[in-house]
Amino acid sequence: MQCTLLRPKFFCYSVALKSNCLNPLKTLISYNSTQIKITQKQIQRFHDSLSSKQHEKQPQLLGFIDDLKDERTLHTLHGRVIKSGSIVDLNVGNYVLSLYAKFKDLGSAQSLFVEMSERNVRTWTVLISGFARIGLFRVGLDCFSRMLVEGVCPNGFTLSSVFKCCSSIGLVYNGKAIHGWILKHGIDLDAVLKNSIIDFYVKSEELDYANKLFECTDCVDTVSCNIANMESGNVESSLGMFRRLSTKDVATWNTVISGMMKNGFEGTALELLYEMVKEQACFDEFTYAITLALVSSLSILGLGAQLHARLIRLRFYDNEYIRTSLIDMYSKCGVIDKASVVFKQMPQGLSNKHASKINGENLKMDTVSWSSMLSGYAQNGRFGEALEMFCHMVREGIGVDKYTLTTIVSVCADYGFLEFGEQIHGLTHKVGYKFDLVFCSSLVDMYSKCGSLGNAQTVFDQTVTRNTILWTAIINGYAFHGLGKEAVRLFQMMLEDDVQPNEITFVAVLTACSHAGLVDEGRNFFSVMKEVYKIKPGVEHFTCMVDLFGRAGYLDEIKNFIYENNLSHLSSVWRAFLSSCRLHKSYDMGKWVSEKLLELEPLDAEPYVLLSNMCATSNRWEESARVRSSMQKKGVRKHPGQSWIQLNNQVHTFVMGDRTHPQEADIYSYLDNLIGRLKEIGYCTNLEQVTQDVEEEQQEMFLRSHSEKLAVVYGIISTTSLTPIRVMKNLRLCTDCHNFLKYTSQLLGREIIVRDIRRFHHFKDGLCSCGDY
DNA sequence: TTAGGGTTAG
Repeated sequence: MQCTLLRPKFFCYSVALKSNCLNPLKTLISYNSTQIKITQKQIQRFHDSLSSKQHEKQPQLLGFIDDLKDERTLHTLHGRVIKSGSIVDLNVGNYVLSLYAKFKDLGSAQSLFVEMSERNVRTWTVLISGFARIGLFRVGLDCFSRMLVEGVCPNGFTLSSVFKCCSSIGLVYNGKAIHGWILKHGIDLDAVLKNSIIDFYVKSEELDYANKLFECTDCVDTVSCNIANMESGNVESSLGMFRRLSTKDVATWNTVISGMMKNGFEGTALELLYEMVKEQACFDEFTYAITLALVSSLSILGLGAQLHARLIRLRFYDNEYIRTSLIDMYSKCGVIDKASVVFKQMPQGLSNKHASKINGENLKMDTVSWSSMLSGYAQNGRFGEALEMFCHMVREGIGVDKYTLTTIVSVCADYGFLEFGEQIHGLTHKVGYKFDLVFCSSLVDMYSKCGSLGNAQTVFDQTVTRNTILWTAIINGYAFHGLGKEAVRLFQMMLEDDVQPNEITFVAVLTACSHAGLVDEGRNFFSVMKEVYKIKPGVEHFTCMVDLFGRAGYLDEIKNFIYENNLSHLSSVWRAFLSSCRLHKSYDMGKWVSEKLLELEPLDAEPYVLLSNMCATSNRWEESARVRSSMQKKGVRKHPGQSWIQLNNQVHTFVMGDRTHPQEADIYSYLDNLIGRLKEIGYCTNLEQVTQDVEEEQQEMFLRSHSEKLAVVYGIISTTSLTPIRVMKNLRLCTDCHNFLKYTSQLLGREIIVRDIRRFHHFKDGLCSCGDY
């Protein structure tokens, strides 16, 4: 093994090789790359090697765990080592403590802190900065006070964290006092500490102090750190500092551009990039990676493709970050096939350094690039490929991590794959991953979109810290299930919990109100959103409001609402209006609305279909036919209705009149028999749904073979009577099918759950959760 | 100091 070929991080590796520790390390490394459960025996071997080796090598060995990014191994080792009394050494204790802090596991860090017999300034500092990192600023400051009480003198690292705590919770006075204390004791201000103090003054809006400190420095570090930590409010001052620098190296440019982008100032970031080109500053691989990220967030495919061509000519094309950024850029610009080409060109296995170096062959592939490609497929609606990639990653031992899991769970949510989603949830438990907030949000969303609101609530309850997204996911779940009052109650609980709602939360709340007929509440939330939270209503909010008024039958109010708010250019608003006209059988208004809609979207099938259905409902067959033929002449095609059901890890899809299923004969004969029995208990066909002017008998034929009926019947004949039947549909459920399902649930005593494009319908004992609203 | 993949609506 030649050390010169290894990157700096692998220095530890060479040390370990020299100290004859290859076996336990190899075990850990292969554990990390294959995600295989580590055995007690292996831990024992690692532990033995820890205690038998020379004392001074311990921190370096533990450094491996740092490199492995593996919390569970760390816990196991910590437990074992503590038990055997090996960690008595202050340095090793501090090291493990810093790893816990890095993994944001402050609970474990605190218990270790208590266990330690000896503590120094570093011990305290690690704990304080750990609390600051997870946002527990007050706790961090309490620690700082205790440290002073115990007579431990802070150093630059400690004070940096303390300033961060002060600025984050607005303790201007305390921060100033600490600055005074530093000056009084003549403590040397290094670049990092100076930056922290400047940052503190900037965030505390004490710009004079900040500038005064800044004037006596020309340290690039200070400015860059400050820019990297900037928040939206500080963009101006950060930019100002950047401009006043006499020399700007490429790292500084990169930091400021990436900082701008991360804070949502993409335009400024792009301008700075062009400025960089004008000043003939040389791009490095970081600059290219940042530029690609910018291109994807702005969706500038042309620029992305130019960069791609340029990167091929440069040595940077071998860089794994660059390749992954390219995959992401193409995926986000919607050119998934190009992304796939870049992915396939990747030297598979090379990017997983551990495996390739240890085994001397390229067996393992890279989790990040695979996850990136997987997410590309998911974003572009190619769920088949996404699922296939995920299974491949698990089967072939390419590690999956929280990113992969979150992505695949969101795929399950979108397509209603409950079984698969449950399996992933189980797998995650089994492997012992620590659930993070993002993953939990996607689980909540998955369960609620797959009809399992109870499980969504359980995951939500088990999550201790909750942010806006998690709350929004659960509120949206209740809204989707038609439980408007509960959704509103949750929203109020969220506010009591001091979590700020965002624009998406309000979409969820307004949807809840509209589905539950809570018109006054909806109107109130709409104005609270504008006036209290200063959120400018977007298309979604306006559409929700129109839907809210429309379902409740306030059709004239909608007209005023559209003109008052200047919404006549928004087709989604007219579309919601049209649905309401149809719901309330308001033919004349509907005709007028569909004309408006057709002006905006001449190629959209929906206004034609709705209008023609409306004509049919009021027996205007000729006009209905005219609308249909004009639609055909213009080449507008109706989006075909589809329903699907997942059974035994397979998805069965049906369209109207489908005869392609292998069990079609069984399905149709059961359906005929079922309809006969349903008619005996009062079900009668609702012919209003049929749009063709045909004989009554034929009309029944059309209704009989609607895709949702076929999917539900297939579910009935394929499962036991205790299993709820879960069917998904890509359009809205029609009135006749709705009726059919109510009677079926009553006759067979079965629970049927249908997810249509708008919401869930739970059929039980002859009733539906939507209350026929 | 600086670079890659994930969550809530539609």
